[in-house]
Amino acid sequence: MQTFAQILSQKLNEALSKVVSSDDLPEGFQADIDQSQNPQFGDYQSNVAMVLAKRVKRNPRELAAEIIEAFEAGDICDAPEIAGPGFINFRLSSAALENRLADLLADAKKLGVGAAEPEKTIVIDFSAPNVAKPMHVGHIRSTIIGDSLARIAGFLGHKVIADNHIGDWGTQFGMILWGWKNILNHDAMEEQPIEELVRVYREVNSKAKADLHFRETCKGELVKLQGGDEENLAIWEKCIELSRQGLQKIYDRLDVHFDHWLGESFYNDQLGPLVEKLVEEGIAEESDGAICVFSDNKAEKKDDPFYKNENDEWVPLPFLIRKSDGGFLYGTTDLATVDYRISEFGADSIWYVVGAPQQLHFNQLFATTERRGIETDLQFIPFGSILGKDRRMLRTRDGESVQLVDVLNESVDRARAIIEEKNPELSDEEKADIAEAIGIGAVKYAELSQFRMTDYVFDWDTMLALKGNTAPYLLNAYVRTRAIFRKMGKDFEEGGEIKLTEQAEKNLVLKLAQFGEVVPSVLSDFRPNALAAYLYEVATSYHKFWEACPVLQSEGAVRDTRLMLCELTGRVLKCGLGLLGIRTIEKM
RNA sequence: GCGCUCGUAGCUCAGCUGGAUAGAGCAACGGACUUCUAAUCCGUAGGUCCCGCGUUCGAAUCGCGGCGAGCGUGCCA
Repeated sequence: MQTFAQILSQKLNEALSKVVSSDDLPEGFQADIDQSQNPQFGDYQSNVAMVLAKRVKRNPRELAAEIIEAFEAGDICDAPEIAGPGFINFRLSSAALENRLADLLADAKKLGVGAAEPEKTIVIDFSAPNVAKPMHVGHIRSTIIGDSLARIAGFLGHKVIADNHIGDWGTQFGMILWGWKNILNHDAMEEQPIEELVRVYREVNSKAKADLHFRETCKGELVKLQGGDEENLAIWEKCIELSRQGLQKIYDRLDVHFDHWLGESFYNDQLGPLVEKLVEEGIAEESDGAICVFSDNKAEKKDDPFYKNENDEWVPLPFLIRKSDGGFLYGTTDLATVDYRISEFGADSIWYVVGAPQQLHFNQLFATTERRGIETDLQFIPFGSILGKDRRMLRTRDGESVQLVDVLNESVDRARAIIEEKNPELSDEEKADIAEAIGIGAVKYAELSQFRMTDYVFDWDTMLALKGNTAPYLLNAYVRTRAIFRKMGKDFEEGGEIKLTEQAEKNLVLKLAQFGEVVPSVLSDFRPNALAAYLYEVATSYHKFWEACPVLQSEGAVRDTRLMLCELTGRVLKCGLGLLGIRTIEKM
């Protein structure tokens, strides 16, 4: 199904070709159609006349008049109007909206969202927590944004592979191994393994911060692990297993799913050969005992990730792939990971949903990959930081930061309190289920409704707000669509006559029809917040419709049509919220 | 020093590829509930889009130069 924007654009380009010869147009020129911001300017608008006026040496309004003259609207819209300096405004006809309502109801699965062309295999790397450390609020962004992008890409027909590249081989294991051997409480371990692991990590970490000599002791444990020491390997494996169980609980609660958990350790045996190969190929070289990738000097210095400027002088900034002590770095692992994802998964694209501070790392990684002759599309999808009260970054290493589980629990508790107040007659079971959906949904929506690059200070009330532009608002709109059918005593049935009479109805149909325009646009710049903003507008349009248009008291075609609007709104909200990873509920 | 990101209403933030009079939510004030669940709707008030210059018919958006904040800048990830 073509979107309104696509149909109008096609017709506009046909009209344009009759008015302006293709020789006068820039190569591959396409007239664009935009959704109008203000209803007084119609539903869609084009600025093509203003864009082209100068080039064809014409007055924009005159050019617009000729384009309109040649425009064959069919029954999709009324005659376009010229406004302002040369805008062409299109107002959809009631017939077009009525037909679209029927078409969208018939398209129950995709709701007017077309498949992406071409279909690609996309590996999405997100969440990637460190093993044996608690997931804190900082992990929420990668996890929730990545999951939403995975859902959206999948909905658009791409083959999506979600890979949790967990940190299961880092330096933290030196501390954990020492802690396991020296301060582990085995009884506590039996009862609450994750909590005990976290306690041990925190205690050793704070000891290591203060004591340089002790850090060396821990490093010794790490070296033994990396050397294949059996006792340490066994402990390491146990830690990973326990951590995975703990992480899985949170992912289940968040309804986040991975196809693979290929952590750093998975690539261990590939790192040595990879480094040697890079040296052979002349891409990497030895420097101060370490193996590094330096610039190939093909780019300008200021755009070259292998240079930095110090006191007005450009000095090499290498990408380290082997330390002078022989150890490997996360850059090495990332290079190996790219290889694996291409050879084993057939990745056309790899998306990395990782915090903005790692910009340089990915610039170097991508540049190195390109120099190896790999043409796969690599996308760094950065996000801003969650800051502490002091406006400083919440550090991964800071064992004191707020844990993700606590955020979820608090959110669910707050939702529960409001349910108790507003709907005490619900059963305990219903209350618990609704509170869970609202609480988790609120956390996700808070994250997804703002631009990913925005930094913000962690604040319980901001993140867990339940009024205004929040998950409960959208869920309430959905619940209201369901309440109608519950009251009526039966589900929606196909058929019936369509007749749009009120402006609120037309506004709602138009908004619903734009689902197919919004969803694909999210991936153009990886902005799930564009979908969130759209869904908020759908909910607002529906709430306005709800106020203005009684459904069950109306009759005939008007009633049929309104029931269709309720049904379609419900479907779009459920599907759209689903793409954000937010579950809908029938009552609240 | 240099690089990246950000700077929009009292507060929290939208505003992607340049479009018409810059929008939401919260907070404030004034209205609408024996309801198809008011977790809603309607209205009022609130702006030097950090500053300056430039490109353009048109700039919050693009370019250059400042100012301010955060992050990054060779052996952690």
